[in-house]
Amino acid sequence: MTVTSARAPRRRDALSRQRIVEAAIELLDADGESGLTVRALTSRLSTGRGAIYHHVAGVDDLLAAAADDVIRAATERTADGTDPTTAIRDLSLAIFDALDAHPWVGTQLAREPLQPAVLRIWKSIAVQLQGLGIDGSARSDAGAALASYIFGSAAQFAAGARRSSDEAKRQNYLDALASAWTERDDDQVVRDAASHLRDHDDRKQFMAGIDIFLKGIT
Amino acid sequence: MTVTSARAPRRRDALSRQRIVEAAIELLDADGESGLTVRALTSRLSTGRGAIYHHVAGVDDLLAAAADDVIRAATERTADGTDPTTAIRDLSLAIFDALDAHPWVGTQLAREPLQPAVLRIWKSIAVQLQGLGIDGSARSDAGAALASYIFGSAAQFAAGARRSSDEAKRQNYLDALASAWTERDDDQVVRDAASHLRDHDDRKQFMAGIDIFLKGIT
DNA sequence: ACCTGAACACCGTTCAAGT
DNA sequence: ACCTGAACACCGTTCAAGT
Repeated sequence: MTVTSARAPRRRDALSRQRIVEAAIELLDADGESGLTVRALTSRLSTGRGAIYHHVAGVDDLLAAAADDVIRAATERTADGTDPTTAIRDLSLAIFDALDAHPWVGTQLAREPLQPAVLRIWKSIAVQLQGLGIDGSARSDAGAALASYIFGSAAQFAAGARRSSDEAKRQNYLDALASAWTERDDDQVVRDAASHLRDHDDRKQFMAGIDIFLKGIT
Repeated sequence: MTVTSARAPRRRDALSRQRIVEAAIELLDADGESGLTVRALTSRLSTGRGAIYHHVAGVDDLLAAAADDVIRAATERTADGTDPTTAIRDLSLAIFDALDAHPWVGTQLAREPLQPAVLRIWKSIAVQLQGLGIDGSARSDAGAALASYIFGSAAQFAAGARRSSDEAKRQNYLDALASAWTERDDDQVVRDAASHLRDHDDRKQFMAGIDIFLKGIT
């Protein structure tokens, strides 16, 4: 009685770093940060657990690469030839929209300053600041400030965007948040903030911050 | 032959939420985010695994409570009676120093906008903006912008601060980061940014951003 | 060289049993 | 009511064995 091997047949199409990164983005978009597990990934790619370690260093590396993919697409969409102020606003909006579509990127950007996606954003900003004639340490201060503002906003909006699959859910979330705030601290200043929280527009508020910043550097 | 129970004797001094939060802060300060595990915590508190769940909802709740403890201490140190602009600068510095001493807080702040520590910072800022005569949606835009800037900076500096236990280590880290950047992208604008990165001062750069912001809202 | 999948060394959380 | 610690259902990563 011959016994066939229990081992699964070998996959035919080769794995690659890019294929793995794309699968990771699909998992992250579908289920958030917790959706990216080596087990889910290898099952989706029909491969063994250890296989991905031939192409990526580990889960941290994979998350950074996935975020960089998203940010690359966003920064490349910015038009050349416009004036630097408009370019900074366009760039900011492109990043905002990318984060809105992929909320997990917001959390990831705040995690590690060394990562490629962060360098990409820094560089895009620095180029425009150069266009505004800002140089030396003034440029690096302004660039760092704008980048930090974007990263901070990204992280804050990410939590909201995760729940904004539909408008009702988003409103529920904001109402609950506003109520939790006033419940915890019923100061007038908190009530004001909570009431603005209930009906604010993330995108508009984000751009208001960009404009405060632009006014501050000119 | 009588057999004594293998069970450990019951602890005498009662657990409390505050005792657990304090132990968590000690673990986080000593070993960073990865140092806070239920096992490490219950071993330090000489108690059983499940005991902490009588006082905290879980690890996420505990992290948020620990961050709030640190931020409370920082915001309470801000003096009354000074003019709002000085108060915002003092508040920012107090938060910066708290994050520098407890780098894990920077990462935690970026994780969840609903948490107490975030509300605390929002409120401290809003009070001062009110003092500057900024009201309505202008206040909530300015407050959100400043808070986002602080959260973004916090996360960026956290990664550096974790390595800055001594000056040589910090310089090594910055040099490696600057080299990695220019290696990846040898554009002039990146070389400039990398050279400023090598010898920048986190605290000064953070305050430069606060000042850009203050200029932008007045 | 690349892939497979079992094994390893961890996690957070739950819960029956004790005091 | 509070605590204990085993059990459960997961993780990421490594590595001998296969192709």
